[in-house]
Amino acid sequence: MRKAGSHRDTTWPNIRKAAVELLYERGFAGMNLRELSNAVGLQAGSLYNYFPSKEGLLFRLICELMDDLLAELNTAIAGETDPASQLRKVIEVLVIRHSRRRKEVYIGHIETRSLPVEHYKEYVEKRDRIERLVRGIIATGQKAGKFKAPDDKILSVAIFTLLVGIADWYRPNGRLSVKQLIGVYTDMIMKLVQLA
Amino acid sequence: MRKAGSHRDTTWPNIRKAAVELLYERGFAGMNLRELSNAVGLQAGSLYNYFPSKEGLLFRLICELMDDLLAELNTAIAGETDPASQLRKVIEVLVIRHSRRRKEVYIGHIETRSLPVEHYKEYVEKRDRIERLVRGIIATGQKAGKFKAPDDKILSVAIFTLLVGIADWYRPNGRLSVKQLIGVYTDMIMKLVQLA
Amino acid sequence: MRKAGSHRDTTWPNIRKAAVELLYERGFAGMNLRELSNAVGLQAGSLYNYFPSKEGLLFRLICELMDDLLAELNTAIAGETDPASQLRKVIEVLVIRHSRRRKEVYIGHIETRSLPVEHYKEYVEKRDRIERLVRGIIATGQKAGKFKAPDDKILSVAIFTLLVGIADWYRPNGRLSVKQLIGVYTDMIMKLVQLA
Amino acid sequence: MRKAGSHRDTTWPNIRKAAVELLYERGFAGMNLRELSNAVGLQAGSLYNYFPSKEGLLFRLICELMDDLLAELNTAIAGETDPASQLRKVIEVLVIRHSRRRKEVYIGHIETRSLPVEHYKEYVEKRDRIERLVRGIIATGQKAGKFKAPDDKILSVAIFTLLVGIADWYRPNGRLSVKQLIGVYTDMIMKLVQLA
DNA sequence: CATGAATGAGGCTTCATTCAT
DNA sequence: CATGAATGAAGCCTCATTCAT
Repeated sequence: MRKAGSHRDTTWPNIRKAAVELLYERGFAGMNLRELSNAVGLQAGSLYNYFPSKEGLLFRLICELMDDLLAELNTAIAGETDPASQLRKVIEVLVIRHSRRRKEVYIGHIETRSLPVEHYKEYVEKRDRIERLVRGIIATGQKAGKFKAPDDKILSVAIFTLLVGIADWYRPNGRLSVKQLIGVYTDMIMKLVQLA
Repeated sequence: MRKAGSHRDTTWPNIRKAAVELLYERGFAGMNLRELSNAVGLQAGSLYNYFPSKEGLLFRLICELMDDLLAELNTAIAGETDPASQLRKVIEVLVIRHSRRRKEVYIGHIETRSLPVEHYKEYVEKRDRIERLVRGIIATGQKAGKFKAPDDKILSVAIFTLLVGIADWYRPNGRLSVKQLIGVYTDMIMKLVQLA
Repeated sequence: MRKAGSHRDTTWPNIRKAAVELLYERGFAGMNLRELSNAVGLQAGSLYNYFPSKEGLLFRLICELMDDLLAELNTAIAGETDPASQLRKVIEVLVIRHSRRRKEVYIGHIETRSLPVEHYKEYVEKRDRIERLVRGIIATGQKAGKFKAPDDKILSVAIFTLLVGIADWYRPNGRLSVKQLIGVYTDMIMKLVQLA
Repeated sequence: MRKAGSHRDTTWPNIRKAAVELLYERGFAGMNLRELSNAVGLQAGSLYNYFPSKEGLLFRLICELMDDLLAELNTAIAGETDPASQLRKVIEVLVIRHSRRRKEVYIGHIETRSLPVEHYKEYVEKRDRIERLVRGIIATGQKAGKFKAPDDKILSVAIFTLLVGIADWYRPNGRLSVKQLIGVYTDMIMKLVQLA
């Protein structure tokens, strides 16, 4: 018997959503496909119509997240030439992303270790492309004398740490709106790069 | 056949060390006790002379870490009365801890979710006691007009995030000594609390 | 590779049969699921498609036995109104059951202690319902002056003991047919209740 | 460190007692030596100063029980020549034994299957010696026209069943004293052998 | 596409037993 | 005699994955 409405168009997004939830709560090794299948209303075996393996599911999720992020960052800074404005745009994109898709970000941050070598390498490439983009902005800013960072490597790490940290504690419906969050984090980071 | 020289005094520290390594690399659900026992040169079952269950091992590790931290913080600020000096001391303690015992900190940060309810509650109590201590210092500083934080809750969260983040990327034998690290992080955080 | 023809309809009865055999021979704690799975031609893990746990298997077996018995007893005495005829019917049902399904009866008698509290309670309820039924018949007979038991509680216990005892020593293909057995036991018990 | 008072004279009886309790409650396969050692205040390993193996413990217990029984029976019927008086004596001995040492009797009845072949054979020999003794009395009585049993084999089985059954339900401090029990059972069995 | 029964590997844990101290 | 740490085997159970239907 086929469940009504269980077409690919509906099912995959359901799986995706439930998978993010489970991966976030239990981690990759700690989650299991039976629970996932229950959440979606399928039998465990049926999931294999949607991904090739448990690990393949994780990889797909992580890739999508990274690709989206790179695309968004590129779009965001496309119109800006000034490093400071670019940095502000970057902060904005990252704050939005880390609050809106916090669970995926968290997964991408931690479960990366669960990827087998080949897939891990692919991931690292994507991540490095993003880091290079941000470091580039900071470096440019420093050369132009617009930023005065104490230690530029630690600085960029700190910025990421700070932003990734949002995923740790942010709760939608919390005290602060995303807009306010952007404000606060922009202030903090701008202070860190000693602009102002 | 019993291994010569495998006394309790030697064995538990060995287990502890190997466990931290494995937990850090694979996560709680992803590690397995056979690997741990191999690393220590025991049969898997023998581990149960040292902890009551896999989860019990995790809990013990996390508890020790939190208890140590609280003790160190208390000792550190004991001699200081000024909030700013206290904050500096706190930063020092945390930087040292997050670099020296980074893997444990990382485990304590992430694998907390693997604790069953009762143990999780105990952990949260310990964690809250520490957070209250730090928030107290910041609050006192603000009342005394010594700190001017943008949003005091986010501020304390950000400080923790920043410091916990060290565990993410710090490598012993890296470019910076712990002393230098302390300097850099003290600067960053003091900037955040706007104590010129 | 999946075994041909191993459908649920075939597999569960096979498991049931083999389980009764093993439980009878080795006891609950003494049996093990690997042996069971071998007897059925499955992998050990596959058994869990048919019961939730080793103990769950035991419980299921015991429940089925008790439920069947109660049903049979009720059917048997349905047509009778006289306590003596009812008692005869009860003896007949019990003799048949204790000889035909002697191993299950034995298991139900002994391995009851292996049930965890909750399940044990459920079992006791079922057992009590049956005992009450038989005691009721005896009590009615005594009130009507048809039975003269020495001590009515011990009497009903003795009747059960006697009948349950069949499971201890009866062997199909033995010297006596089930019909003869019924005769012998009816005589003995009728003598016990002093119904010349 | 040696516990005060833990001399062989005290310790073995303690072990014996605790072992009977555990074997009765959990069965041979279901009990474990750690629990036994806890009950006695020893470490598990130390038990091996008192018996050669878990199974050896069981065997020893069962043997003692059977040997005692045979001795008691022989003593009891020694003075009697009449089959009826002998049967009465036997009943008395068995009722006493099955009520006073009911747990041991129960163990001897059930856990016999846990003995490896050689030991099992030894046990069967002892058991048969006892059964022969009782059957002998009945047979003599029948030949002398004093008993009229329906089927002499079933009869002797039934007598044992009945008596062994005491171990199932008898509780010291129960409604009936041992003396009363003897009376009731003597009546029942005498009725079965149709004497009087 | 979905199901449900199966595999096979492996994980946690228990436990009788040994033995140096 | 007792201890405590160790072995090694085995037991229950879970789980990703496959595949006939």
